Amino acid sequence: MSGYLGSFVHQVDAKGRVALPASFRRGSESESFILIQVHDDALSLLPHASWRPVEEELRELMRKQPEARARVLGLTASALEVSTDKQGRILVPDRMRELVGLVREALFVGALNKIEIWDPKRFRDSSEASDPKFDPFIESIFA
Amino acid sequence: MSGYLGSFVHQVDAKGRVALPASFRRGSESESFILIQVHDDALSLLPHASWRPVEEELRELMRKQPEARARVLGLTASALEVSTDKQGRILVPDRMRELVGLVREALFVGALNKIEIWDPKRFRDSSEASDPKFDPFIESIFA
DNA sequence: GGAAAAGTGGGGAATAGTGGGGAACCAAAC
DNA sequence: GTTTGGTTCCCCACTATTCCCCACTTTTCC
Repeated sequence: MSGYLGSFVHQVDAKGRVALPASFRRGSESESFILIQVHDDALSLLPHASWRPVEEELRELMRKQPEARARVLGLTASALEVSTDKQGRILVPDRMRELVGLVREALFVGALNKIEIWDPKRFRDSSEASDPKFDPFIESIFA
Repeated sequence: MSGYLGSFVHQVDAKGRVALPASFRRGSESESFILIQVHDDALSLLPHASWRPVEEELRELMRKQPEARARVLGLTASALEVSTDKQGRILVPDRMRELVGLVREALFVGALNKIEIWDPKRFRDSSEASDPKFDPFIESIFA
């Protein structure tokens, strides 16, 4: 299949579980993903196929720029591998939910090679605040 | 085959399904397309052959210009991979239909490498409002 | 004129999303 | 060593939606 596309709002239940959109389950080789916070506003969910090259590049970065080590450690420290249960849900730890403001609802956004998990309101705000200066370029991509 | 050409009006049924014009089915390698809103007035429907390079350029854009991320996310969030059912229909989600004003009828317009889906009235209005200043240039293309 | 294909409509089965019970596991307290 | 409390996980159950299939009509093509 092509990359992840679409957006879906799902409930976060009392136990911190969230159902992964069915269309995002299909096509990933296994039932597990890497959950990591790359940006301030959202969590990122990477299938192994997308994570593997990232892991390589992080090691490369540490080799070439040892002073980046603390920053990379900060990333990996908060990342974790999550698997879907029989109902197709993943468990998002409380601490991570707090970091990006997830409460009752989680918005899954397809972002080509990865999935982002947003608080719905934050996503709306972020979209509205997005810079339109790229619009002409984006339209030209489709022409 | 050559690019998509022609225009066809089809009904949107109670479930939000629309039959893809038969002539647009032929020639696309698979039975699935990317449905995405690039312009305000219409939906775009891209066969995989047209989508693949677009996806590549979008990722390239995010890599080189991180501040375009919100804008690209807005695009992918509203995009969707759709497959034709056994009758050759695709399902257009309510939300997307509302965005471009599709009610009972959908106008499929061939646009070379992609297909556009319009509300018939909006398309008429947009055509009438088109700027004639490009006429000489277009005529020269055919000369 | 007949056969095939295209467009339209709807019923029923399968799946997705959601909630909750209870076993298994671990840790500290008695 | 046993008990108690808290997590974690696995499984079952309910509901709504989606998807798949069948059927009918109209048009096209030979």
